[in-house]
Amino acid sequence: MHKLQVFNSLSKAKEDFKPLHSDHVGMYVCGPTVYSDVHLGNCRTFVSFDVIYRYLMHLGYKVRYVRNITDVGHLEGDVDIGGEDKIAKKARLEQLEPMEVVQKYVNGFHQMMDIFNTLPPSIEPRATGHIMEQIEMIKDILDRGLAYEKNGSVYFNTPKYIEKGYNYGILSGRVVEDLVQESRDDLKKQGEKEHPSDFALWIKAEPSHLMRWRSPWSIGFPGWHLECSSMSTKYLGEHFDIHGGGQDLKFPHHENEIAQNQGACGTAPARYWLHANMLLMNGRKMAKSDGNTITPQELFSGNSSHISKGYSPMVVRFFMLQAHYRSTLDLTDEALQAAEKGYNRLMETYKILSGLESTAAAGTADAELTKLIEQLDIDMCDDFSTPKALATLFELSSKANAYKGGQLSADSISSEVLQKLKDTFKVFLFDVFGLKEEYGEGAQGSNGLLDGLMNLIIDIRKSARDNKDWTTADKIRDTLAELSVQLKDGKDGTSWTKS
RNA sequence: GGUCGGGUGGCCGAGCGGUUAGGCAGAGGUCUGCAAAACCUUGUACGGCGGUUCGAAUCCGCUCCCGACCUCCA
Repeated sequence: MHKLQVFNSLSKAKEDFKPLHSDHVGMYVCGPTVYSDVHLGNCRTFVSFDVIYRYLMHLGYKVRYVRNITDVGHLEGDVDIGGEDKIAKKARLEQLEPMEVVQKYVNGFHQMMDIFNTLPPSIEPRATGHIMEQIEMIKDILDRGLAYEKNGSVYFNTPKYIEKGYNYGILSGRVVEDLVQESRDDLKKQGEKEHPSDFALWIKAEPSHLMRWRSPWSIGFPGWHLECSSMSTKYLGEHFDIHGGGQDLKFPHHENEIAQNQGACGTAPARYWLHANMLLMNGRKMAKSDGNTITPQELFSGNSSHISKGYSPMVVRFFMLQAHYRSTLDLTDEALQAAEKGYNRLMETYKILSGLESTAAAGTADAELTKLIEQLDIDMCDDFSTPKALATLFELSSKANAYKGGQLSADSISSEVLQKLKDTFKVFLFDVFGLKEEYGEGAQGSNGLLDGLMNLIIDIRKSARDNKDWTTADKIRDTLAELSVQLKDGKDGTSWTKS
């Protein structure tokens, strides 16, 4: 097996991946704050980590994948400027219980994750289910003198943290002095905080605040960042292997998480920090404010001015895999169309492959094919380079097609290598990349009725064609086309796909 | 303003000192009743200006442009 290398945001370099406990891997990924529908960019991050999760398992690791749900504490703006809890705000606006808001968007999130065919995490803990743990962690931080209480709220003391020799900014490269000198007005409003870079661990609730818990300091709620520190510690230990999330969480979220863990446990939480990059649209950040945005639903239905047609979830997933997770990815209509064709082509090859046979004991192309097959793991071991692995898969695809088409002779591939090729396609396409068949013959979820009907129609058309009754044959073809069913006439008969 | 990251052919996207990335589109061809599909072959590139080097898309400097973060964000 090849050596897996991962890009560690802490060192800004690729490092050999060595898990703490031989074949077990602990991975924590920051999940969504459930106050609105999942953002498409969110989906990209979770798809990226889904592939990482899948590939780690493919390498034989037993992975405990923890991805949280943040359902309290995430404020709009800062505490000092009267930031309101995102969930509480939504609850107020929609006149719902906060937990109704949470449930609604958790359901939607799970549905979307399912649509994108991501595997569920091993544990999906919620912040509100871990208030006790968070309170305990605040106590530990206070005990170590790294936090202070002010009017019922508790703040992390960053100057003290630095004074004690810790490196605040270790992940983000942020320097506290620079933070102080920020020209931005918001940051100058210190409010209760003793220092602008301090952040809330516990926030005293206003009387009107709906989400509240009893604590030694006040009736209130935990600060954002804290839930991840305490839940990762609870389920993965004080020190674990991988921590992931979106690039934009580096600061302040992850930086503060590290400070909290160091402050409470005296150790850094994760050894490898992995960050997924942003999804752009037409070269710019997706933002509702200027209309440069698209929801997953709109993307699937085509109901958006940014795209010419709908793209299926697997096409979108494939599109995401064509870029490295650490690069920004630009969503454009053209790029999606290209992805759709590429995805279809790979799926087509998979089908073709399953029908190929070989009786040769040794083939002239065996060595080349074996090398390409091995290349897939080399690609993926290079910081989960799905674009490279996909390119290699396309090269294998060409070989398989050439073998079928006769450009590669019958004795070019041995039965053993052909079998290996079939297995490889299956494993990478479905297990590692997490793609699946969506429409057409043999797609998951088809009940056999559709396939049966289509076979009947194709059979009738074949008779017509055999009798040179082109009128009937073309009528069948054209009518189906209007229903978005495309017939594909090949040497070995006719197949179909729904687009 | 500060801190990072990036600018690759018509489009997307790998590459990180010398060797074809790959996909889509384009061109040519095979197949086909016609068409579509499929398959095969194939051209075009490294923002600009300097420098280091036998050799740079890859390293260094300057410059222009874009993006992210600094404030809720995946």
